[in-house]
Amino acid sequence: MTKKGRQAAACKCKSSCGASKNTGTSAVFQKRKSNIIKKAAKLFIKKGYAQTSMRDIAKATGIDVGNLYYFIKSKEEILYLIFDMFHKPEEEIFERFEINKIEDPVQQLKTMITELIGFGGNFRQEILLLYRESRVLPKENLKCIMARESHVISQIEGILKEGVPKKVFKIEDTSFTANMIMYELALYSMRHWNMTPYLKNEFIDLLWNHISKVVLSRPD
Amino acid sequence: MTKKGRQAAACKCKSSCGASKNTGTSAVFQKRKSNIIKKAAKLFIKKGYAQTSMRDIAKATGIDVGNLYYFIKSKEEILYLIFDMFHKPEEEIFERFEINKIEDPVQQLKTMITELIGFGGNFRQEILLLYRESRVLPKENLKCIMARESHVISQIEGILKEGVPKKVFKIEDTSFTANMIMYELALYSMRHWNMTPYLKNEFIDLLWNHISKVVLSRPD
DNA sequence: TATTATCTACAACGCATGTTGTAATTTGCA
DNA sequence: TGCAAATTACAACATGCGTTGTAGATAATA
Repeated sequence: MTKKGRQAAACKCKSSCGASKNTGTSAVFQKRKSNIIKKAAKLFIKKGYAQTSMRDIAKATGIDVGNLYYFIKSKEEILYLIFDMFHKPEEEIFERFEINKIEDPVQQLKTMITELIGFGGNFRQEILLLYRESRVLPKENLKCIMARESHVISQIEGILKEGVPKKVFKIEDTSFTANMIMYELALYSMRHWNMTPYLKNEFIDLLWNHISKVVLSRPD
Repeated sequence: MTKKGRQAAACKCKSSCGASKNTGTSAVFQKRKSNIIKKAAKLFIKKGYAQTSMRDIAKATGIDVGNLYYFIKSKEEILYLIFDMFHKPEEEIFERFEINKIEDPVQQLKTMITELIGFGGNFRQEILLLYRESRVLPKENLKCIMARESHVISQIEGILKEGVPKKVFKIEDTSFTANMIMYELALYSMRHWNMTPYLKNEFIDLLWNHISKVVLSRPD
């Protein structure tokens, strides 16, 4: 990219569109924009971010190269918006499923994990993309993403911490374990070539079996 | 890169040098070459593969851009050689520590894990690089790397399988568990920003504690 | 010292890249 | 219909890229 300072969408902002005067509220505009994001995601996943050119994206969307900039600010921004698309809803799983209203910490954890995998399974490749390419984002956006990740981890740790005094969990280091669980959740994405024998539900069972051995005070 | 077919080092080959007539056996030649690899590794880790130019590598090594090609065949080859540097020794840990000569499967597993982490800890960033950038390698080299990975996993699974009939391990799906263990070993690299509170030995303890809960038939 | 093999300096090639500017066209609305 | 806003078409820019070729310098060998 030509040096002109980092200009991808800021952390919480809804990514003000690229058009000069366009309010970005038009339905077609949004549709076209999200199409760019989806098509670009496919390409980035398949070929890698650096190996995908704006001209590739233009071809895939049918939008002229130059006009892409009518909808987005930069190539970098596209990447950020891809992450935003699935990473933001992931953060809200805890609230959406009202997990804090479940009284049993074991059920809390199981629900959380099931939903996280269920959700993550729909964005397997995008998660991989996040791991692979997030480094190219400007620091600010990177921070934003890591903050979201940390937020989910702390939610998991919260569940664990609740279960320890209740004697349903037995965990020495809740922070480490929460991190590990979050990390294990990505196994299905990260090592998919070795996970092909398993269907998603099988994987959830295996993973829950795995995790419950680690955290439950009385396994089985 | 200019299209001219994939030309990085083949799977097992010792990467025939770039020089036309040079046998590549000269000590200085090898020294210079491995310096290129090391310096390039640093740059790739810091800036990413695509964001690092041959001119950057030239600057870092003090070798003229054009003359880099006297030592290596292509930019791609450098990446492959970086992976080769640490990935090959990792594969040989099982033999080097004569793990199959240990009779107790629990000690086998513990030794294997300890050594893998101990080794991996020295190449934390390189492992990250492997996860991030291996996709840019030609398929053949990629296969080679995944084969090595699978080899280690199957060694772990071998240990697990030995322990199950001896009733020291209790594992439903040894393949899944072996995969998971291999994956967990990379936690320290992959999520280092969350692992900073832990020293390497602390991490080994935590991880062994974690894994033993999963695999041992009688934890504690 | 003469000759060959190893290494270096330097310039250049050809191409693909992200991005911009602008004029024309279409659309939405009064 | 007429005007303004939204959208498109097209060409161009500037630059950085991986790689090559070659002529000269140095080191090793005899």
